[in-house]
Amino acid sequence: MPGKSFLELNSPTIGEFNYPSNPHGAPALQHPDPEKETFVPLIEGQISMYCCGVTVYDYSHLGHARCNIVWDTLRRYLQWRGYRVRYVQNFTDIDDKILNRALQEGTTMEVISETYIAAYLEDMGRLNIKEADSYPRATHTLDGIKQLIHELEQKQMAYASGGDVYFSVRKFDGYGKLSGRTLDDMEAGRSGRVDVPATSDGSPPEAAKKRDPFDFALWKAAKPNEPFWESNWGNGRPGWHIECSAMVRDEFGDTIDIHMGGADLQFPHHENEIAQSESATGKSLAHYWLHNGMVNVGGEKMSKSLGNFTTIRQLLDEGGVEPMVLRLFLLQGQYRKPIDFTDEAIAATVNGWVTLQEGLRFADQFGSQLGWSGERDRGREDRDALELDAVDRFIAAMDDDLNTSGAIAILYELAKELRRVGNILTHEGKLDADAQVLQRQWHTLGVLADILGLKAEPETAPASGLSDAAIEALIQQRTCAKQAKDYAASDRIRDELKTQGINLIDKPGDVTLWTRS
RNA sequence: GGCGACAUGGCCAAGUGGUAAGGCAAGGGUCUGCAAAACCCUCAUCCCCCGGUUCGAAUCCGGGUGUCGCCUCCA
Repeated sequence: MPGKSFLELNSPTIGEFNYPSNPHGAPALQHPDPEKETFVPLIEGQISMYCCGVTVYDYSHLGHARCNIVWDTLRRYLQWRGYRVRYVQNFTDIDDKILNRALQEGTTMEVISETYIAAYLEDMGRLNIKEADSYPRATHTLDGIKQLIHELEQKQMAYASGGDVYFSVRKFDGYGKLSGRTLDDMEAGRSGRVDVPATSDGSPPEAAKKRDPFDFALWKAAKPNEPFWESNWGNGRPGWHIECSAMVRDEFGDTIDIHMGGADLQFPHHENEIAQSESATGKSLAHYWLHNGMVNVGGEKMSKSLGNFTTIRQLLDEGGVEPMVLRLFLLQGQYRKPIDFTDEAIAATVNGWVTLQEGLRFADQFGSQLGWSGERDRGREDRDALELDAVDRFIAAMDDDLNTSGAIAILYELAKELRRVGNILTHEGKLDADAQVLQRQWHTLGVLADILGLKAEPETAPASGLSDAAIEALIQQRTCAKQAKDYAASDRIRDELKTQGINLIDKPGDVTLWTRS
């Protein structure tokens, strides 16, 4: 059991994750029918997580945002459950697309990748995604990559051919076990998008160097004027799949607990990782494989190649969408299912976030009035500070294959109650609830929201330049106008204040309350 | 062609054998000079279709239909 955490007291078991696990030859893999399986870490109390990251040649889009938000949330949750988590995510900084972009812009691959790594970290930071414990890069992993390829060659699982090195897919028995396919069932290139373009430099096309169409490149010979690394096979650069195998090994060893990535990586990327790593080590690469569903636009996958993507910064900067709205939107669906990105859905989420945010800010607004400070420094393990019923239901939802949608429903319950009480306080000036219970609800809301990475910024300073005294004076004028039944004048004052973000609330007896929105 | 996933109200989305959470939107009401805010209430006899199992199914089984993903690169 994971260390000392209050959750241990509540719930002796942890999560169920819906995907096939991957111990070598485990029955679950012969029947890839996803069955939920109780999560058990390799080492008690510790969890190793590796997430396939991005190729850094452009700004990240909403699909990347989803992947990062979902796995960041899983990480936060497991940490909160008391596990020590080590989280690693790679940057692919060797790739044709980076190379092309460098060529286009008359610069180097390093400049391009540095630029977009910085942009990536900035974007993800805005979405409140915790930084990984390590961000290995392909260009920093060459030794490990070459070593792995060498071992595969020695084990006769790989062969050199025309300066390239390929993995012999058919020699690996379990190939296809993760995605539930067999080589014989698949027709290579069936998608109809695989052409074998003639190479410009007259070198043989890749297909001609492969012994089997399913074989994939571990090492690619450098073309003229391309950056390269020296190797036993000649100057070249690593293929894509091999970097992850090498990085996992460097960072963690042979086997990790959880390997994550987008559903589009399941085949062939993850399948290839398994083939490489398990051929080399003879051990299972990862015990759990988790794949997040795609972000769709009009029912189609958002992707670079379809050109239907929105970058994170476009949405946040040009679209004026708050980062937490995007986060909430992407967590509203279960992580495995596709989620449709529409203006309407974002608009609905904006309203939803207002509600949650009001709840999270409750203490700023009413805490002192109720005699409790807004500080949230009571320990998270302090059961007395939490609304245990809500916490239990939250845990039950999250344990069930990360049901964030169900978990968010609990946040709404808490936030709506706080908002209701807050509004009554504002409008009626009285309290119809127990102050201590409210404090507990607010504290709980904050703790649970934090697990989902949802964070309310403190309310910004009022936009209005009007001083309280000036506002009071205008209200006084308005009251006089009302008493004189000069409603045109009174409404003018109301409208004017409204444009300054001041809302007036009329009460019986010519009393007018005001709030800054 | 193969493999995989999904189909719940206007939109989003839980629920996986015991009689449909939640959010958004909408409608009605209270209040009000008006308006806004606020508060209260309502909103799927039904879960893509057809069979079957069961005392009982959105939930299990069989068969359809539709949508999407993967079989280049992709989160």
